[in-house]
Amino acid sequence: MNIDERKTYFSTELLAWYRRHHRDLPWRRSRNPYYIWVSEIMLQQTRVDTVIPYFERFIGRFPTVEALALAPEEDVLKLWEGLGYYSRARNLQAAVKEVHERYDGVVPSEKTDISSLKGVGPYTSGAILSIAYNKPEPAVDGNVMRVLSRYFIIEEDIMKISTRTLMEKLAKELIPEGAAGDFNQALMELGATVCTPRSPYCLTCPVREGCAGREEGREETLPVKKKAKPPRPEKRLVALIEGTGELAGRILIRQRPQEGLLARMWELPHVEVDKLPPVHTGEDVHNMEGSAILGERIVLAPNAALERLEAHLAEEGIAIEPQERLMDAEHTFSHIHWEMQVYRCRIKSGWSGKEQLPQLTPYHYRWLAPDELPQYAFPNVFLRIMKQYRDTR
DNA sequence: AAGCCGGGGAC
DNA sequence: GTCCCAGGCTT
Repeated sequence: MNIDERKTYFSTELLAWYRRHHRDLPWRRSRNPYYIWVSEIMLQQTRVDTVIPYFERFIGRFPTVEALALAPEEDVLKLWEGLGYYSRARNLQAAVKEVHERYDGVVPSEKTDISSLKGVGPYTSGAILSIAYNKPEPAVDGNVMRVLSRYFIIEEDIMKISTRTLMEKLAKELIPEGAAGDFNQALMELGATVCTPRSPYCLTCPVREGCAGREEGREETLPVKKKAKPPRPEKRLVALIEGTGELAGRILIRQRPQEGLLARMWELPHVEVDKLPPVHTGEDVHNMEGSAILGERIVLAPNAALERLEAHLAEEGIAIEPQERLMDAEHTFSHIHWEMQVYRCRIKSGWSGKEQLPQLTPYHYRWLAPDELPQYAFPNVFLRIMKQYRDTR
């Protein structure tokens, strides 16, 4: 098979396969550009099965460009809770506001217009233009690069910008006349369901007769991809502070700064420490250097890390003292690994917690009542910690 | 070009 | 547990 035959075979067979086999997904039931847009932003970061319930809830609450443009940001963030990459939710709303104001609520169909929107890069602009408007633009994501690198044996590192540009040129050539939307979705669907990262299902592949990678037995070793750096470890102490008196049953939470990691999300107060305190459980408390048991109350060894947590909150105007360690938790981001120890903290006498809480330190503190949880967006790791605390106390 | 941004699934 | 999955933005 020469290269032109290989290309024609690929486009024809893949399109036919998709039209027979494609999955029934909520955002495929219409060509509503707003639905396509929302789904593409969600799908950038998460698998289809995870996205479906989020998409349904999101569209249910914000059915139109106008509804999302006019919504409070906290509501948008709350519906995004658990999906990750929260800046994308904010970028999406900012872009939707611009469409509402500058384009009268109509998602632009010109490449230059749509590409200028926040959070819309080369992939997303191509996806919206092809799927919603059937324009012959490539939509090259990781699936597409994997499929093309195997089928045509492209050995360039797919992490490089230049490789993506090359793939876009190729993908655009392959689009069959008048079928951009279906073909681009076919490419991604093949990558997601057949031409999988590991152990691809070549036996059921609609284009395996033309696949150069398969021919040479290289389907498992393509694409070439430089390994990512491992996440750097960070040790963190977390304070679980329960109110007393009027504040009984409430937990002290805070909102993160406007920018950076987990921007504007709510969390339990915590601080990074160089070294975590040693693990001490039950009987070995007696043997811990510098520790003693006075009656029922464990007096902890002087510990620089715990003092750091206390000092951090003292700087915020919050007078607490770490007590016993409740649990450990871990959370891995792309570039950071959090190793966390959660301490129940005692409110120091002289501070009731009813005083004005710090609002701009840059954290914004609040006493959270259990029934208020649905109003605040938390990263999953803190939801897990709070749930376990509620379940075991 | 490299780092910053979460969270889940397969095995 | 250990491996994998990445698009857009900022520097």
